[in-house]
Amino acid sequence: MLLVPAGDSVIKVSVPTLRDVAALAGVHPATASRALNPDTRAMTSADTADRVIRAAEQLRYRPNTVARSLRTARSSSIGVVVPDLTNPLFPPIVRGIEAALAPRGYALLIVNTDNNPAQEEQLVGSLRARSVDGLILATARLSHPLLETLAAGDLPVVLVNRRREGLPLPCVIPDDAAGIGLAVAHLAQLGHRRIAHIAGPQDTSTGVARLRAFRAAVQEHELAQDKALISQCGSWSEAQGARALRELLDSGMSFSAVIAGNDMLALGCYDVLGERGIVCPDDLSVVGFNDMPFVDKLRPALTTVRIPHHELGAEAARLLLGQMKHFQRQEHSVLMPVELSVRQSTGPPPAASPGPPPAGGPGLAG
Amino acid sequence: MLLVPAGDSVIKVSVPTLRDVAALAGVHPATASRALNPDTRAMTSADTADRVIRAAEQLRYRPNTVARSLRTARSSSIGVVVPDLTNPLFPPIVRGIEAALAPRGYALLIVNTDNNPAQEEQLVGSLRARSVDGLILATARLSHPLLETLAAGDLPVVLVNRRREGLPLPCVIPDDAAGIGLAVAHLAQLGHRRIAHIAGPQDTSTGVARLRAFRAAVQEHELAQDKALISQCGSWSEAQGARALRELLDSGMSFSAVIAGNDMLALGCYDVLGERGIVCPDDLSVVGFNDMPFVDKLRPALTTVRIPHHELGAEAARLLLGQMKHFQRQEHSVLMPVELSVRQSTGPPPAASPGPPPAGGPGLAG
DNA sequence: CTGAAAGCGCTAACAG
DNA sequence: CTGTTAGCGCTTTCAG
Repeated sequence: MLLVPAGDSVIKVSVPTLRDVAALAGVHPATASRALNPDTRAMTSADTADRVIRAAEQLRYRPNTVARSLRTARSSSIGVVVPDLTNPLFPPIVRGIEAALAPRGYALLIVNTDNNPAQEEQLVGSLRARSVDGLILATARLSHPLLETLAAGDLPVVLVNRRREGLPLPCVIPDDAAGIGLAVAHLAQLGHRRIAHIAGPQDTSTGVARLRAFRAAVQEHELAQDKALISQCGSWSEAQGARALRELLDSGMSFSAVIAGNDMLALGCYDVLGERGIVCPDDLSVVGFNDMPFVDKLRPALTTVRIPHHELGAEAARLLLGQMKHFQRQEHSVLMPVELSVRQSTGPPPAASPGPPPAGGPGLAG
Repeated sequence: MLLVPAGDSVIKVSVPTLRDVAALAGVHPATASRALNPDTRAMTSADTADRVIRAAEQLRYRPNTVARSLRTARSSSIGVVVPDLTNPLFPPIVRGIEAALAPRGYALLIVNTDNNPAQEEQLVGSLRARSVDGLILATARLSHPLLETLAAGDLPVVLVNRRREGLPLPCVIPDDAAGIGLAVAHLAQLGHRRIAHIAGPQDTSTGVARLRAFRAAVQEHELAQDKALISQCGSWSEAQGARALRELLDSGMSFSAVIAGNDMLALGCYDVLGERGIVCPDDLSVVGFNDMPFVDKLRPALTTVRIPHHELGAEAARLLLGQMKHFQRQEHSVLMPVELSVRQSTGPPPAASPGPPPAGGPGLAG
């Protein structure tokens, strides 16, 4: 700490260090360190601890976390890897992570990969170089070299909203099967017999799980099982959702409802409805997945599977804390409960008659 | 770097350090450091540099940023302070910041204040303890003790989406006056004579600037100037926007259009439209500000003032870089251009006659 | 152009 | 309970 004269007093120019605190308290820096750290305070006498703490306050001492990190090889920071923060699904998850970690003194280094594997490698590398104490990944794919590297290393890692079997990586995911089950049951109960599914990328666990659940639920409810009622998307994007619905419509298949793999895909469906003058839910019911913020503001408000975004993040953070504490890692999925948010985008199918609507689209001419 | 035997070869257990690279290249660590750092590479012979770089690659050496930070007193990380990442306005701004800083090796520590000053103080404290090289604040208020503290310190700081006069803090803000001017002009041209304004918090620069601009524009266009057509909000929240519109409607004032201080307030207006069966834009036109992601998906799609979110963040980051480079700071506002995104929430006023619509609401009975 | 030496601020062994 | 000592991994003087 550098002091310079200013008039008849002195002002400090640089930030006070532990040495300064120790000097003021009349103890050795090591003792000051012990007194200031709650975990080691018991090693000092109450009197000493008191003097040191008072000195620290007087100097407005703030421990230099960088120095501490270098010494302890722990940085009290966590890397959070998401595809894109502007996708409204992720901010609530991030806030859940923050809520669980900030009280314990961790800071979040957030990076966006834009689903670019090369960029992801690079970003994760930069996070490791900053010696983050752990990593929360929302970008896991089923075939993902990086995950294998991470699984082989000893940095604590938790996956959120994605699982990856066969590797010792814990994950926190929504109950995809239950969610799709609820969606299909809801539509079946409304009278829908021919339901289409716009499936998400099959290199993501959610894409696969939801498609599989869709097939199972359709069978269970004895609804139309037709391969042509399923359209797959290459990414979880609005554009892909739109493309998929267009293809379904153009294929001439008849269906009165569509379950999109997630809300972004459902948003794409909405675009097509507008384009083609299809009225939702009168002509076509639409269901999404995730209950992203603001889908309740759409018109018609989107019926979707609600997942506990915040809790997903918080639980992932808790798993990470456990992992950092116990140095053990294992494949372990936490399934978060979901529910169906029924809104205006679903209603009875257009034709009250039990027969299928005419071909050429969802009950529409042409 | 620790090596342990594994069969007839060895595997490395710990991460390689500069010493290891130097040893492999047969030079002193200091030389290796110089060779690896582009800025000091010229101090080494091409041959040495080559050998060192090759050794680093071979060992997959990654410099330890923490050690570097301790030595250089720069952390290559930047603190980003936002009210709430789940407000869709902020993710694009954050991505703009990231886009400008990540290529230069900076990582982002993002914190959410929830508009809680105490929490904000604490979080900024924790960022400083992590010796961030600079701070980008999206939370500035007009009366804000923290800003004065920061302005007095020597940590580079830039404000984004908010300005604060009287302190040497550069800021990047949208052209609020121009935006409101465009909105009023658009409505005036559609034939509106009585326009209401739902003003944002008057302790924020944007709240003040937009209200002032509204008054000026209304006068310029010779529209109804009535204090009772202005309702103020305590926060930029949907709930406050709804409350404000309800009060305007209940006051019995007549108006055919409302300009909300931002899109969150406009969203609150939409809630009230639903509640009261008011048809937008037939009964009431609504304009927002910010063009938050997804407001184009509302029905009716929201007419709003588009601000360049990404550029706002990127420009703030650039100003910060300049500040970090030149150690100089000054009050300096960068005004970002805006434009009006005309969508379906605005249309001609309900009464084609030039006279004001009947009292009791925006052209509605009761 | 390269090596030696020092030290950023902190904590953890080890003595006493 | 407290002081001494050492060193985390890097960069930057200062010599040579």
